[in-house]
Amino acid sequence: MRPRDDEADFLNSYDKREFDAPIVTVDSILFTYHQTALKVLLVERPNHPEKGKWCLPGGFIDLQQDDSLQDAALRKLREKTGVTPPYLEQLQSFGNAQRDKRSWSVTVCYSALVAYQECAAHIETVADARWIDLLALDEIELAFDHRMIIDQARERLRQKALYSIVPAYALPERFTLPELQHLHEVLLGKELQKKSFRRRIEQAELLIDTGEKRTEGGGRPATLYRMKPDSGAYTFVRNLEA
Amino acid sequence: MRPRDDEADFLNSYDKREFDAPIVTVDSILFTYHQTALKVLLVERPNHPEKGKWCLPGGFIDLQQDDSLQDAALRKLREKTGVTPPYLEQLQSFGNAQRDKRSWSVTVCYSALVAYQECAAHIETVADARWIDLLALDEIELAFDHRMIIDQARERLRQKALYSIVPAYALPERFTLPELQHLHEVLLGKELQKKSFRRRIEQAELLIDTGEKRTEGGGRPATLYRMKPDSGAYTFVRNLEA
DNA sequence: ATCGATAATGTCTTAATGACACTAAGTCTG
DNA sequence: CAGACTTAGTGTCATTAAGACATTATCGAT
Repeated sequence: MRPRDDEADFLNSYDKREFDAPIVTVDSILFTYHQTALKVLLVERPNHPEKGKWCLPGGFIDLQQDDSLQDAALRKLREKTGVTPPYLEQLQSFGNAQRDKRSWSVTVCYSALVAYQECAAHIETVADARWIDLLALDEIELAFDHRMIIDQARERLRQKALYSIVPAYALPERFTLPELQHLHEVLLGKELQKKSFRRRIEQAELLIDTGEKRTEGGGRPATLYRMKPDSGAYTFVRNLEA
Repeated sequence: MRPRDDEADFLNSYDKREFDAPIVTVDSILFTYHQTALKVLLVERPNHPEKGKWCLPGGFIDLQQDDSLQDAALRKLREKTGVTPPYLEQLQSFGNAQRDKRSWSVTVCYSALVAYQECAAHIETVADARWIDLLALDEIELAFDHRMIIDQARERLRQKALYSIVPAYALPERFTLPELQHLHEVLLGKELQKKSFRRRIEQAELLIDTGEKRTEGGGRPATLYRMKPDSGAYTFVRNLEA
């Protein structure tokens, strides 16, 4: 006979449904950059609660399909965009008794970036998903506390624009430096010195010159670059001015 | 008659127990600094699973008592330390199918700092809680994935030592600059320039000179400072060298 | 060929850290 | 009580990276 105090016995008799537990969801804030504007992917809620309002792409974890929180986030993003975004990091979890009328609830949030072109076609086929310009967000009715969550994700991305080139993942694989600089300027809400911006990226050797050029409509053609593999992880020792 | 498609009806008939949901816990990584060493608070598990191993202070959310995730973290920390730590921020959530034998599980982790003296007395009264020197962590059997979580929390704290004085919350209310510098040195694993360290803190005006001095045993007495209210939120524009 | 427009560079200034010598203020000891 | 020792704190110059802004380069349009 095994002793009563055995882990296998314990696990056999364990039923998590005995405990009062919160609802858990995984949501993603997927940003992109298109035509000089920052956009976030939103989905119209088909069901109660908050039916008809817009919310972040996400939902319940599928305990069979999803092996991890990140898997759950990626699965939901793939459903809506058709692709796996090149940048995904956990933002934060939000949980309290009030945010969802159903129950005490927790949402684990991921912040992600993708190129607009990469998923524009697929998104058009998904009836309830849309890119929303961040400047037009005030006019949209958002479900739960998702407006606050988007604000926090945006603020984090703003910080990253100060000390990294993570925002570049919101651009197509090949992009120009003026494009990247403008994206940073939109994120930071201020103009940057062209020279400073280029210098730091050159010194850090984060980009590869593809040799190709692109003319944006009058003017000297700009060099097209692509990111080296782990350029997103690089942090400059000195921030751009806040 | 109200229409069938009504939110109140929906909420009345909603039973979250119909859905297969993960276990959710909240855990905290509480660091302190004492006698030139970094320590983390660990608790010996009294129950299955992983009985007898050491783990982070935390546990299930009490849906009645805890109004938010942070409340849950603070409640558990107060139970073990008797105090509310002066610094608490969410680290990250970890969730997957394997980390807990019982079920798919999620832990929302908070990283916290407290002065050793502030809670040493209370911790001695709690039989199963102990400060563990981070250098002795290899010799301890840790439950679940808590070793990895502690590593991540430590790495985040290391980063903060590069661009903020957040680590100061692991010191008593009044502390000397050499103390703070040594704490940063332990976190960064390298010696720092005394002059550089003092200069940046002076320029940012983060500390208040209490006028008092303390003699550490031979040598000139050091000035005691205390932090200004939001000094933890300040970020230097330039990092210390990595 | 010239103009307008946008990309890219040159160069000086400014700001903050690194390095390290030096001074200050205590304790300890013969 | 003088001098050695120890730790706190300062002076100063070199170095590094960003800010400011003028200048040059390369395209299309006329």
